[in-house]
Amino acid sequence: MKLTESIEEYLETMYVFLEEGKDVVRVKEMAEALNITPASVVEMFKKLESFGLIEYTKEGAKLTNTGIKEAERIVRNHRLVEVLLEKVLKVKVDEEVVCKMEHTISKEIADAICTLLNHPKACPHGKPIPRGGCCPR
Amino acid sequence: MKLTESIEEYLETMYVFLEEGKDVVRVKEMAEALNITPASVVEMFKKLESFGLIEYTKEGAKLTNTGIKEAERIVRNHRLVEVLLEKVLKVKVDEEVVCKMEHTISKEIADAICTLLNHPKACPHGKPIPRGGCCPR
DNA sequence: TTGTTTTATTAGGTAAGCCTAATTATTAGG
DNA sequence: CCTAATAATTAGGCTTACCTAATAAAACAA
Repeated sequence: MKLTESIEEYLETMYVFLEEGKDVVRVKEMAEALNITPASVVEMFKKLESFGLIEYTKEGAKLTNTGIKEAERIVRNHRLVEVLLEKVLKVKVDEEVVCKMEHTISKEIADAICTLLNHPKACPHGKPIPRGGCCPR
Repeated sequence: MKLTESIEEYLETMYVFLEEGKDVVRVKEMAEALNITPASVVEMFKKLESFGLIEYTKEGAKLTNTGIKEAERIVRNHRLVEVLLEKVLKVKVDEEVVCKMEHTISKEIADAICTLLNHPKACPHGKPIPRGGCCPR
Protein backbone atom coordinates (compact mmCIF):
# COMPACT_ATOMS: atom_id res chain seq x y z
CA MET A 1 0.00 0.00 0.00
CA LYS A 2 1.60 3.28 -1.08
CA LEU A 3 0.28 6.19 0.97
CA THR A 4 0.39 9.84 0.02
CA GLU A 5 2.09 12.39 2.18
CA SER A 6 -1.26 13.83 3.07
CA ILE A 7 -2.65 10.50 4.18
CA GLU A 8 0.44 9.91 6.26
CA GLU A 9 -0.05 13.27 7.95
CA TYR A 10 -3.54 12.28 8.98
CA LEU A 11 -2.36 8.95 10.36
CA GLU A 12 0.46 10.55 12.28
CA THR A 13 -1.88 13.10 13.81
CA MET A 14 -4.33 10.39 14.77
CA TYR A 15 -1.51 8.48 16.41
CA VAL A 16 -0.44 11.43 18.50
CA PHE A 17 -4.03 11.87 19.65
CA LEU A 18 -4.00 8.18 20.56
CA GLU A 19 -0.82 8.58 22.60
CA GLU A 20 -2.61 11.29 24.54
CA GLY A 21 -5.42 8.90 25.33
CA LYS A 22 -7.83 10.01 22.64
CA ASP A 23 -8.59 7.06 20.41
CA VAL A 24 -11.56 8.59 18.61
CA VAL A 25 -10.96 11.89 16.84
CA ARG A 26 -13.74 14.18 15.71
CA VAL A 27 -13.77 16.02 12.41
CA LYS A 28 -13.42 19.37 14.09
CA GLU A 29 -10.44 18.34 16.22
CA MET A 30 -8.67 16.98 13.19
CA ALA A 31 -9.37 20.13 11.21
CA GLU A 32 -7.86 22.21 13.98
CA ALA A 33 -4.86 19.96 14.38
CA LEU A 34 -4.09 20.06 10.66
CA ASN A 35 -5.15 23.63 10.17
CA ILE A 36 -7.57 22.86 7.39
CA THR A 37 -11.36 23.02 7.04
CA PRO A 38 -13.76 20.39 8.36
CA ALA A 39 -14.95 19.81 4.82
CA SER A 40 -11.51 18.63 3.80
CA VAL A 41 -11.31 16.35 6.80
CA VAL A 42 -14.62 14.67 5.99
CA GLU A 43 -13.42 14.04 2.49
CA MET A 44 -10.18 12.49 3.70
CA PHE A 45 -11.80 10.48 6.49
CA LYS A 46 -13.92 8.79 3.85
CA LYS A 47 -10.84 7.94 1.89
CA LEU A 48 -8.96 6.65 4.91
CA GLU A 49 -11.93 4.50 5.79
CA SER A 50 -12.13 3.11 2.27
CA PHE A 51 -8.46 2.19 2.60
CA GLY A 52 -9.09 0.40 5.87
CA LEU A 53 -6.88 2.78 7.81
CA ILE A 54 -9.58 4.15 10.13
CA GLU A 55 -13.06 3.33 11.29
CA TYR A 56 -15.30 6.29 10.74
CA THR A 57 -18.47 6.60 12.78
CA LYS A 58 -20.59 9.52 13.94
CA GLU A 59 -18.35 9.71 17.01
CA GLY A 60 -15.35 10.35 14.80
CA ALA A 61 -12.40 8.46 13.37
CA LYS A 62 -10.39 5.70 15.00
CA LEU A 63 -7.24 4.06 13.69
CA THR A 64 -7.56 0.42 12.70
CA ASN A 65 -4.71 -1.97 13.39
CA THR A 66 -3.43 -1.37 9.89
CA GLY A 67 -3.69 2.35 10.46
CA ILE A 68 -1.76 2.10 13.68
CA LYS A 69 1.00 0.12 12.02
CA GLU A 70 1.41 2.73 9.29
CA ALA A 71 1.22 5.56 11.79
CA GLU A 72 3.92 3.99 13.93
CA ARG A 73 6.23 3.87 10.97
CA ILE A 74 5.72 7.56 10.29
CA VAL A 75 6.01 8.64 13.90
CA ARG A 76 9.13 6.54 14.19
CA ASN A 77 10.57 8.24 11.13
CA HIS A 78 9.66 11.62 12.52
CA ARG A 79 11.31 11.12 15.87
CA LEU A 80 14.37 9.38 14.50
CA VAL A 81 14.94 12.27 12.14
CA GLU A 82 14.66 14.64 15.06
CA VAL A 83 17.36 12.75 16.91
CA LEU A 84 19.53 12.61 13.81
CA LEU A 85 19.31 16.35 13.38
CA GLU A 86 20.05 17.01 16.99
CA LYS A 87 22.67 14.42 17.79
CA VAL A 88 24.50 13.87 14.54
CA LEU A 89 24.03 17.04 12.54
CA LYS A 90 23.74 19.27 15.57
CA VAL A 91 21.25 21.63 14.06
CA LYS A 92 18.20 23.11 15.69
CA VAL A 93 15.32 20.74 15.03
CA ASP A 94 13.16 22.38 12.40
CA GLU A 95 9.72 20.77 12.58
CA GLU A 96 8.85 21.96 9.12
CA VAL A 97 11.73 19.99 7.64
CA VAL A 98 11.20 16.99 9.89
CA CYS A 99 7.56 16.80 8.83
CA LYS A 100 8.70 16.55 5.24
CA MET A 101 11.50 14.10 5.81
CA GLU A 102 9.34 11.68 7.76
CA HIS A 103 7.54 10.87 4.51
CA THR A 104 10.61 10.45 2.38
CA ILE A 105 12.93 8.14 4.26
CA SER A 106 12.72 4.40 3.74
CA LYS A 107 12.47 1.75 6.42
CA GLU A 108 16.08 0.91 5.68
CA ILE A 109 17.21 4.45 6.36
CA ALA A 110 15.13 4.69 9.51
CA ASP A 111 16.76 1.52 10.80
CA ALA A 112 20.19 2.84 9.86
CA ILE A 113 19.58 6.04 11.83
CA CYS A 114 18.20 4.02 14.71
CA THR A 115 21.21 1.73 14.80
CA LEU A 116 23.70 4.57 14.44
CA LEU A 117 22.11 6.28 17.43
CA ASN A 118 21.91 3.07 19.41
CA HIS A 119 18.18 2.61 19.24
CA PRO A 120 17.13 5.69 21.13
CA LYS A 121 14.05 5.37 23.29
CA ALA A 122 12.81 8.92 22.90
CA CYS A 123 12.91 11.95 20.66
CA PRO A 124 14.32 15.30 21.81
CA HIS A 125 10.88 16.18 23.18
CA GLY A 126 10.85 13.07 25.29
CA LYS A 127 8.24 11.22 23.29
CA PRO A 128 8.77 7.49 22.76
CA ILE A 129 10.17 6.27 19.45
CA PRO A 130 8.27 3.24 18.18
CA ARG A 131 10.57 0.22 17.89
CA GLY A 132 11.66 -0.98 14.47
CA GLY A 133 12.95 -4.20 13.00
CA CYS A 134 16.49 -3.19 13.95
CA CYS A 135 15.76 -2.75 17.63
CA PRO A 136 16.84 -5.31 20.23
CA ARG A 137 13.88 -6.78 22.00
CA MET B 1 10.78 32.43 -3.99
CA LYS B 2 9.31 29.09 -2.90
CA LEU B 3 9.65 26.47 -5.61
CA THR B 4 7.60 23.32 -5.94
CA GLU B 5 9.21 19.93 -5.97
CA SER B 6 8.37 19.58 -9.61
CA ILE B 7 9.97 22.87 -10.55
CA GLU B 8 13.07 21.88 -8.63
CA GLU B 9 13.22 18.62 -10.57
CA TYR B 10 13.23 20.53 -13.83
CA LEU B 11 15.98 22.84 -12.63
CA GLU B 12 18.09 19.97 -11.39
CA THR B 13 17.74 18.15 -14.68
CA MET B 14 18.66 21.27 -16.62
CA TYR B 15 21.71 21.67 -14.44
CA VAL B 16 22.90 18.13 -15.10
CA PHE B 17 22.51 18.76 -18.83
CA LEU B 18 24.57 21.89 -18.34
CA GLU B 19 27.31 19.96 -16.56
CA GLU B 20 27.46 17.72 -19.60
CA GLY B 21 27.98 20.74 -21.81
CA LYS B 22 24.42 21.15 -23.01
CA ASP B 23 23.22 24.57 -21.99
CA VAL B 24 20.10 24.63 -24.15
CA VAL B 25 17.65 21.80 -23.64
CA ARG B 26 14.91 20.92 -26.07
CA VAL B 27 11.39 19.96 -25.10
CA LYS B 28 11.85 16.44 -26.30
CA GLU B 29 15.08 15.86 -24.41
CA MET B 30 13.52 17.13 -21.23
CA ALA B 31 10.48 14.95 -21.71
CA GLU B 32 12.71 11.92 -22.08
CA ALA B 33 14.87 12.84 -19.12
CA LEU B 34 11.86 13.25 -16.85
CA ASN B 35 9.84 10.47 -18.40
CA ILE B 36 6.86 12.64 -19.11
CA THR B 37 5.18 13.90 -22.30
CA PRO B 38 6.39 16.85 -24.36
CA ALA B 39 3.07 18.58 -23.72
CA SER B 40 3.79 18.65 -20.01
CA VAL B 41 7.24 20.02 -20.61
CA VAL B 42 5.97 22.87 -22.75
CA GLU B 43 3.55 23.80 -20.02
CA MET B 44 6.25 23.80 -17.36
CA PHE B 45 8.81 25.61 -19.53
CA LYS B 46 6.33 28.46 -19.82
CA LYS B 47 5.97 28.57 -16.08
CA LEU B 48 9.72 28.44 -15.47
CA GLU B 49 10.17 31.25 -17.93
CA SER B 50 7.51 33.35 -16.25
CA PHE B 51 9.39 32.82 -12.99
CA GLY B 52 12.63 33.98 -14.55
CA LEU B 53 14.29 30.62 -14.04
CA ILE B 54 14.89 29.83 -17.69
CA GLU B 55 14.97 31.54 -21.03
CA TYR B 56 12.71 29.73 -23.43
CA THR B 57 13.28 30.13 -27.14
CA LYS B 58 12.57 27.99 -30.18
CA GLU B 59 15.95 26.37 -29.63
CA GLY B 60 14.87 25.20 -26.21
CA ALA B 61 15.29 26.17 -22.58
CA LYS B 62 18.33 27.64 -20.90
CA LEU B 63 18.85 28.30 -17.20
CA THR B 64 19.13 31.95 -16.20
CA ASN B 65 21.54 32.97 -13.47
CA THR B 66 18.72 32.74 -10.96
CA GLY B 67 17.86 29.30 -12.30
CA ILE B 68 21.44 28.15 -11.98
CA LYS B 69 21.62 29.34 -8.40
CA GLU B 70 18.50 27.43 -7.45
CA ALA B 71 19.64 24.38 -9.37
CA GLU B 72 22.99 24.38 -7.60
CA ARG B 73 21.27 24.33 -4.26
CA ILE B 74 19.23 21.30 -5.25
CA VAL B 75 22.11 19.43 -6.83
CA ARG B 76 24.17 20.18 -3.77
CA ASN B 77 21.43 18.78 -1.56
CA HIS B 78 21.15 15.72 -3.73
CA ARG B 79 24.82 14.87 -3.67
CA LEU B 80 25.30 15.67 0.00
CA VAL B 81 22.44 13.37 0.89
CA GLU B 82 24.07 10.66 -1.18
CA VAL B 83 27.28 11.03 0.78
CA LEU B 84 25.40 11.10 4.07
CA LEU B 85 23.64 7.86 3.22
CA GLU B 86 26.82 6.19 2.12
CA LYS B 87 29.34 7.45 4.64
CA VAL B 88 27.34 8.05 7.78
CA LEU B 89 24.34 5.78 7.55
CA LYS B 90 26.10 3.16 5.46
CA VAL B 91 23.08 2.22 3.42
CA LYS B 92 22.91 1.56 -0.26
CA VAL B 93 22.17 4.88 -1.97
CA ASP B 94 18.56 4.73 -3.06
CA GLU B 95 18.07 7.36 -5.76
CA GLU B 96 14.33 7.35 -5.27
CA VAL B 97 14.74 8.46 -1.66
CA VAL B 98 17.55 10.88 -2.46
CA CYS B 99 15.42 12.56 -5.11
CA LYS B 100 12.78 13.18 -2.48
CA MET B 101 15.12 14.32 0.26
CA GLU B 102 16.88 16.85 -1.93
CA HIS B 103 13.70 18.91 -1.88
CA THR B 104 13.08 18.70 1.83
CA ILE B 105 16.32 19.58 3.52
CA SER B 106 17.10 23.17 4.41
CA LYS B 107 20.26 25.08 3.63
CA GLU B 108 21.20 24.76 7.28
CA ILE B 109 20.93 20.99 7.16
CA ALA B 110 22.86 20.79 3.91
CA ASP B 111 25.66 22.82 5.47
CA ALA B 112 25.59 20.62 8.58
CA ILE B 113 25.98 17.50 6.46
CA CYS B 114 28.69 19.17 4.45
CA THR B 115 30.61 20.18 7.55
CA LEU B 116 30.19 16.80 9.22
CA LEU B 117 31.64 15.14 6.14
CA ASN B 118 34.40 17.68 5.83
CA HIS B 119 33.11 19.47 2.77
CA PRO B 120 33.33 16.59 0.33
CA LYS B 121 34.25 17.49 -3.23
CA ALA B 122 32.22 14.78 -4.93
CA CYS B 123 29.26 12.48 -4.55
CA PRO B 124 29.58 8.69 -4.61
CA HIS B 125 29.25 8.79 -8.39
CA GLY B 126 32.17 11.17 -8.64
CA LYS B 127 30.17 14.20 -9.60
CA PRO B 128 31.17 17.53 -8.07
CA ILE B 129 29.21 18.88 -5.12
CA PRO B 130 28.50 22.59 -5.53
CA ARG B 131 30.10 24.60 -2.72
CA GLY B 132 27.92 26.07 0.00
CA GLY B 133 28.22 28.86 2.52
CA CYS B 134 29.95 26.49 4.93
CA CYS B 135 32.74 25.55 2.57
CA PRO B 136 36.28 26.90 2.97
CA ARG B 137 37.38 28.86 -0.02
C1' DT C 1 9.51 22.72 -54.06
C1' DT C 2 6.79 19.30 -52.28
C1' DG C 3 6.02 15.71 -49.28
C1' DT C 4 7.41 13.13 -45.07
C1' DT C 5 8.92 12.86 -40.60
C1' DT C 6 9.89 14.82 -36.37
C1' DT C 7 9.12 18.22 -32.90
C1' DA C 8 6.36 21.63 -30.59
C1' DT C 9 2.15 23.44 -29.23
C1' DT C 10 -2.77 23.80 -28.12
C1' DA C 11 -7.10 22.14 -26.29
C1' DG C 12 -9.39 19.71 -23.21
C1' DG C 13 -9.32 16.20 -19.37
C1' DT C 14 -7.93 13.79 -14.81
C1' DA C 15 -6.71 13.07 -9.78
C1' DA C 16 -5.36 14.94 -5.22
C1' DG C 17 -6.29 17.74 -1.75
C1' DC C 18 -7.56 21.76 -0.54
C1' DC C 19 -11.35 25.69 -0.42
C1' DT C 20 -16.17 28.34 0.32
C1' DA C 21 -20.92 28.41 0.88
C1' DA C 22 -25.05 26.10 1.63
C1' DT C 23 -27.42 22.50 3.97
C1' DT C 24 -28.39 18.98 7.38
C1' DA C 25 -27.66 16.87 11.99
C1' DT C 26 -26.77 16.94 16.53
C1' DT C 27 -26.36 18.88 21.06
C1' DA C 28 -27.56 21.83 24.75
C1' DG C 29 -30.31 25.45 27.12
C1' DG C 30 -34.56 27.23 28.67
C1' DC D 1 -40.15 20.13 23.54
C1' DC D 2 -38.39 23.79 20.91
C1' DT D 3 -34.84 26.88 19.65
C1' DA D 4 -30.16 28.35 19.17
C1' DA D 5 -25.66 27.07 18.63
C1' DT D 6 -22.26 23.88 17.10
C1' DA D 7 -20.70 20.18 14.17
C1' DA D 8 -20.85 17.49 10.03
C1' DT D 9 -21.78 16.99 5.40
C1' DT D 10 -22.66 18.06 0.50
C1' DA D 11 -22.01 20.57 -3.73
C1' DG D 12 -19.31 22.87 -6.58
C1' DG D 13 -14.58 25.24 -7.43
C1' DC D 14 -9.58 25.90 -7.72
C1' DT D 15 -4.57 24.65 -8.46
C1' DT D 16 -0.76 21.68 -9.70
C1' DA D 17 1.12 18.76 -12.73
C1' DC D 18 0.22 15.33 -15.27
C1' DC D 19 -2.26 13.08 -19.60
C1' DT D 20 -4.16 12.21 -24.77
C1' DA D 21 -5.34 13.65 -29.18
C1' DA D 22 -5.28 17.02 -32.59
C1' DT D 23 -2.91 20.53 -34.96
C1' DA D 24 0.92 23.43 -36.38
C1' DA D 25 5.57 24.27 -37.33
C1' DA D 26 10.12 22.99 -38.57
C1' DA D 27 13.61 19.99 -40.59
C1' DC D 28 14.92 17.18 -44.06
C1' DA D 29 14.92 14.29 -48.35
C1' DA D 30 13.79 13.58 -53.06
